[in-house]
Amino acid sequence: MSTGPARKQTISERAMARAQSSGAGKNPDGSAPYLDDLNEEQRAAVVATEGPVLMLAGAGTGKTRALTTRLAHLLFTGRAQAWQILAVTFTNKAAREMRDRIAALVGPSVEGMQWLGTFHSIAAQILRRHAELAGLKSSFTILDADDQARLAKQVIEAANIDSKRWTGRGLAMIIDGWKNRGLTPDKVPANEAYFFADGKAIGLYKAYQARMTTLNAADFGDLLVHNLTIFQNHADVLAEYQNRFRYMLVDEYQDTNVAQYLWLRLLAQKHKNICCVGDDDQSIYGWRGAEVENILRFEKDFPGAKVIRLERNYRSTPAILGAASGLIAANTARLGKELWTAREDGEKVKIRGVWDGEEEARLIGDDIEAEQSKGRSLSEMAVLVRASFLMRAFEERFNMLGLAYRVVGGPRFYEREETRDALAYLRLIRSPDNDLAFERIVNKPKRGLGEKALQTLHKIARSQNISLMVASRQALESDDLHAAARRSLVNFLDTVERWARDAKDMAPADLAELVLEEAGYIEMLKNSKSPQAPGKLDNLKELIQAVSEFDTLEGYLDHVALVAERNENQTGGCAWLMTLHAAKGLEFPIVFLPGWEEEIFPSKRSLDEKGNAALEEERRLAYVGITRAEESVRISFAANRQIYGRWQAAIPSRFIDELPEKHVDVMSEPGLYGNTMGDLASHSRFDGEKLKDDAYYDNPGWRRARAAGARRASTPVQIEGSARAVSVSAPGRSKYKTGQRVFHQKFGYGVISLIEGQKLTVEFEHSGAKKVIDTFVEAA
DNA sequence: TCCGAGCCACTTTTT
DNA sequence: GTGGCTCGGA
Repeated sequence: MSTGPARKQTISERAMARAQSSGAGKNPDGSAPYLDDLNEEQRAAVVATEGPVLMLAGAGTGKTRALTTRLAHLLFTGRAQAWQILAVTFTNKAAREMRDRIAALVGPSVEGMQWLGTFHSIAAQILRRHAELAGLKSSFTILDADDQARLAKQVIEAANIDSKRWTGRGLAMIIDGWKNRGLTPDKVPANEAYFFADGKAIGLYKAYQARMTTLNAADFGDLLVHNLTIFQNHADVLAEYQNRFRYMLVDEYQDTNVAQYLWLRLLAQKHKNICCVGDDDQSIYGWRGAEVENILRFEKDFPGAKVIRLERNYRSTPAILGAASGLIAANTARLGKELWTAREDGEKVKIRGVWDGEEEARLIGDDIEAEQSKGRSLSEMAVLVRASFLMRAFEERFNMLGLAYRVVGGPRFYEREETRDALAYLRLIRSPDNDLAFERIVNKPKRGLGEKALQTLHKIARSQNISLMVASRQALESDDLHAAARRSLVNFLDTVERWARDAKDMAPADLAELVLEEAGYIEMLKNSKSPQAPGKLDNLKELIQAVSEFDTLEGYLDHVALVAERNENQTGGCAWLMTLHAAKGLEFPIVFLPGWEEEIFPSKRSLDEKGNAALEEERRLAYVGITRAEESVRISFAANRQIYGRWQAAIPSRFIDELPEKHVDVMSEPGLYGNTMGDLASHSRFDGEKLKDDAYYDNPGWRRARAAGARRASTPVQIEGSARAVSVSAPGRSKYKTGQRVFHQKFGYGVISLIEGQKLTVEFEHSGAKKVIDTFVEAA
C-alpha cells in the first residue's frame, strides 16, 4: 500500500498516531481519544456496537477509518476478545490493510484476530475443520478458475457432449453462477438449465461435483457452499460459530452474492451484532453474482437496523462530486446519498471529443507530460478504461513517448502458465493423487507422453477408480503402452517419488529449485526461442523467492491457493493505467476517463444481456471512475475507434449527456461528426468551435437533448434511439437511399445497402460492409 | 508426436 | 489485431 496508488492513510494518520500513543486511555472529559478525529457520523458508526448496523459510506468518506476504529473500539472497551470478532473483506489487500490499520490502533493484540480475512479464506478455514461433513478430507486442494474450466471440460467430454459447442469455461461459469446463489445440484431449478447442452447442465453439475469429491478438491464457490451445507445440516457446528462471533463486520457489502449473504445471515443469528459497510452506488460486480439487492434490503433482513450515512467526502472537489452525483441520480435502484465536501471549488470536469482512439491517446499523453512539467508526479495521474482492449492505444503511445506507466491488473502472477506448471510439480509431490497436476506436467517438458498415453492412463484410472499416478504404475505392468512411452513413464514416476522423499528434509525453496532443474523445465525455457522465455525464467526465480518465505511446502501451497496476488513490482514514478473495476478503492489527483462512447461505455454487451439493470451498473462504474479523482477529471470520447482491427464509428456516451452542465466544460474539435448535418445538429454540443461556456448549453441541439433526457428519466429502459444532442441527425427518415454512393472520411467510398433509421450499412470499396451513422457520410 | 496454417471470438474478473 | 484452439501433414 505504501507505494500503491491509494493514499488514503494521509487523512487519518494523525488520528492513528495519537490513538496508538494513548492506547485505551481517556481524555480528561472521559471520552476515548481515538474518537476525537472522527466526524460525527463516523463516530456514530464506531460506537453503535450493538445490533445490526448498515454503514452507507460514499466514495472518499473515510470508510476504512471508521471501520478499523470500530474494531479497535470493540477491543478497547472489552466488548469482545480478538478471536470473537469476524471481519470479512473481499480482497486480500483490503484484509491486509485493515489488519495493519487496526494494529496501528491496538498494537500486537491484532494478532489474535484470526477471523479477519476474505470470505474465501475464512470459509476455507472453517471447511478445513469440518471437511468430512462435506465429504472431503481436510487436506483438500483449492482449485482456481483455470482448473475449474479444465475439469468442466472433462466432465462435458465424459458425457459425450461436443466440447467445442459447449465449452468447459461456459459450464464452469454456469456452475459458478449457481454456487454464487448457494445452489447445490439438487436445488437448481430445473428450468434454469435448458439453454446449456440441451438442458444437461444440472447433470453435468452433479458429475462435476462428484469429480471434485474424488479429487478431494474444492473450487472457490464450493468453499462457501460447503459451509452453508454444513451449517444447515449440523446445528451444533453452526451454534459453535454463532456463539463465537459476538461481533461481525463486513466490508464492501454491496458486492456480496447470495451465498455470502446466507452465510452471514446464518452466523449473525445469535448475537445479531452485524455491521455491514458498503455503497450501493459502487456496486460494479453484478456480473459476478454480486447482488445490490443485499444492501438495498438490509433493513428488512435485519429488523431494527441502524443506518448510518457517511456523506462528507474528503477526497474530491465540489465540481467533481457534483458531476458524479448528477450522473448517479439517473439510477433508480439506490438508497440515496448526497456527498458533500468542505473543499474549495476546483476546476470543472473536462470533456473532450476527438477524432479517433489514437488521437485520444496522443492528447492524454500530452496532457500527462504537461502536468509533469508543471511539477506533478506521474504517479498522481491515472487513465481508467472500461475494458482492457482500450489500454493498447495508451501503451503504444506511452512507449513512444518514453512515458513511464504501470498497468494494474492483467495476468496475475499465479495465473501465469509457468507458475502454474511449477506449482503443479509441487502439488503432485505433496499429493500424488492430484490428477489435475499430473495431467498438467506429465508431458511438460515433452517426454513423449502425449495425448495417446494419457488416454490410456485415464482409461485405467477410471475403470478402477484410482489416481493417474497409481494407474501409471499399473500401466507399466501391462502392454498398453509403447516401449518408449513406458521407459519415459518409469523415469518420470521414479523421479517424482524421489522428490517426494527429498521433500521431507529439504527447505521448500531448495526443493522447488531442484525440481524445476531436474524436470528439465528450466532447460526447456532456456532452449526456447520464444521471446517470452526469459521473462518466464525470471518469474520462476521470483516463485522460488516466494517459496523461500515459507517453512513448509504445505504452508506455501495453501497460501498460493487463496492469495492469487498480482505481481506488482514496485517502481515509483509511473502513471497508472487500469480498468475502472481495478480502480475501485483507489484515488488520484488527476483522472483521465477515455472511451466514453455508446456501445463501449455503457458496454453494448452488458446492455444486450441484462438491459436496464446493466445500464445502472455501467452508470455506477462511471460514478466510480469520476469519484476516484481528487482535483481533476478529464473525460474523452472518440468519433472513430479501431476495435479488433476494424474501424467503427461511435457516438458519445449517454453518460456524458447526464453530467450536470454546470460542472462540466466541453472542448470539442470542429467537424467531428461531419459537416453534412441537418439544422438541429449543426450546433450540437460537440460540434463547432469553442464557444463561451454558457453558450454551449443554449442552443437547439442541447435543449433538445435536455428534453430527451427528461423524458428518459421517466422511462428507464431506453437503450437505443433516444434523441440526444450527440446523435446529431433527425430520427426517422434518412436523407439517403439504398444503392446511393457515399463518402466516409475514414472508409472512403461505398454504396448503401441497408438503412435502419439513422444507421446505414454501407459496402465500402476498400473496407467492406460497415454500419455507420448517416451523418458520418456525405453523398458522393 | 510435433508444428504450422487457418479459424474463431473477443468486457469487466476481488477469490 | 491477437491469441487460443483445432486439424492436417511431416
